[in-house]
Amino acid sequence: MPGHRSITEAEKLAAAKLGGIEIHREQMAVVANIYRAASAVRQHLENSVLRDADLTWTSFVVLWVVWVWGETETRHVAEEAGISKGTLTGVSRTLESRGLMTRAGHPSDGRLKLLSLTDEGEALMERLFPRFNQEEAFVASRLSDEECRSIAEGLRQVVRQVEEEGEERRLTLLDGAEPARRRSGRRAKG
Amino acid sequence: MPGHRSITEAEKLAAAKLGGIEIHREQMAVVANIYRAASAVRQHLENSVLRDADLTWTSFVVLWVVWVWGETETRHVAEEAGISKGTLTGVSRTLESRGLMTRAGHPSDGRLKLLSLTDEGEALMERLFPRFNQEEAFVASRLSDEECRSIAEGLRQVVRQVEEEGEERRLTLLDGAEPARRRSGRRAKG
DNA sequence: CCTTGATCGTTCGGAGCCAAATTGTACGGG
DNA sequence: CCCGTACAATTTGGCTCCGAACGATCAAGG
Repeated sequence: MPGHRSITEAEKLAAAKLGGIEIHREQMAVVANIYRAASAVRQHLENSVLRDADLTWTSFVVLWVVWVWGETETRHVAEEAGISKGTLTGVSRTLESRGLMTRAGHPSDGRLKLLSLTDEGEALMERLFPRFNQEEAFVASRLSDEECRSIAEGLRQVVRQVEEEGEERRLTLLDGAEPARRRSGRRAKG
Repeated sequence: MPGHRSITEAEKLAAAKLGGIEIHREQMAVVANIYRAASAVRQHLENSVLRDADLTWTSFVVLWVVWVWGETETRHVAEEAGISKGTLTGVSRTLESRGLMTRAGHPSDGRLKLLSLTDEGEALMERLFPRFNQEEAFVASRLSDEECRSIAEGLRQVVRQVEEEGEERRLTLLDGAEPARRRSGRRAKG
């Protein structure tokens, strides 16, 4: 693989570049590798089992959440799947049009919608999940069960930290200033 | 937080749902948490330091790579940043239009382009990186330095596994069959 | 020269994605 | 019954992203 640069080499270069700056090296490395690993895993799974089921990572995750939780309100599915409500509207509509999912109104609260799998969706997941899990095992095959457990637990700590203290932290950083507008997004009419 | 469902609760439900199926639980958990952590970290950083610099995660990573490596051919930047060549074309053009980056032709090979930072780009990174790193420390603040090191090392194993054996694995899975077409993407003309 | 094949970066179609604006429903107090 | 507030999903605008197709360039071998 000519011209290929390994991770650790990049990290060494970074350290050199940052010679004069005080940094949190371990924390930098863990964040960089979390993201790198996530991309690698997603790419492998999208290009293997998900590809021939014609599913994206996101649509698979949505199916998985509904499969595991059973009939669920959309806001919970969005949170559990880690996507915004707006994204879920589009994804779930696509899955509905493919006959894998139904979107029913809540019997007593007209604002809510309930997602559940069709029989076809259930069958797909029963067929697909074992293959998906097989590839999860493949990507993690250089780790022992014990290492998987401790890494997973460490990553949960990261998630909890952001979920429980992230918002407050962001407010502190702003320190009363106006939050900068996002470049994209809907504008006020008129 | 009414209606909120914790990670571990979801994992228990999953285990129940999958009672009859033989699965690799630890590997499933580690993959799920890698992705979850990556999303959480990205979201926190995009909504704090990157937001007021008006940068996305990807454009920051591209700037970072070129900052650390110095003048670099685009294909290497794409690989290092973990994005496709096509995406890099758009991102680097945006960064160029904002005066943060230059894209020069290679002196002896007309096919190549070389990316480097402008003075303004350098200045931005010198100002931005410490703040970025501060937030990396924030998200990892529930982990000790030692835990960060061992988690980062574990994640590198995942990345290496996919990089070194992923392609062969995907070919094995296909077992001679035609690779399924992607739903999106450019079609042959005519 | 002139192929032929490999390898760049770029283009482009289709999907994903967020956050703000909007629409629709629920429910409490006049 | 009619407000006003709260909260649900949806719409919308602008961008990101991938990967296949493409055009340009290079290098090797007639």
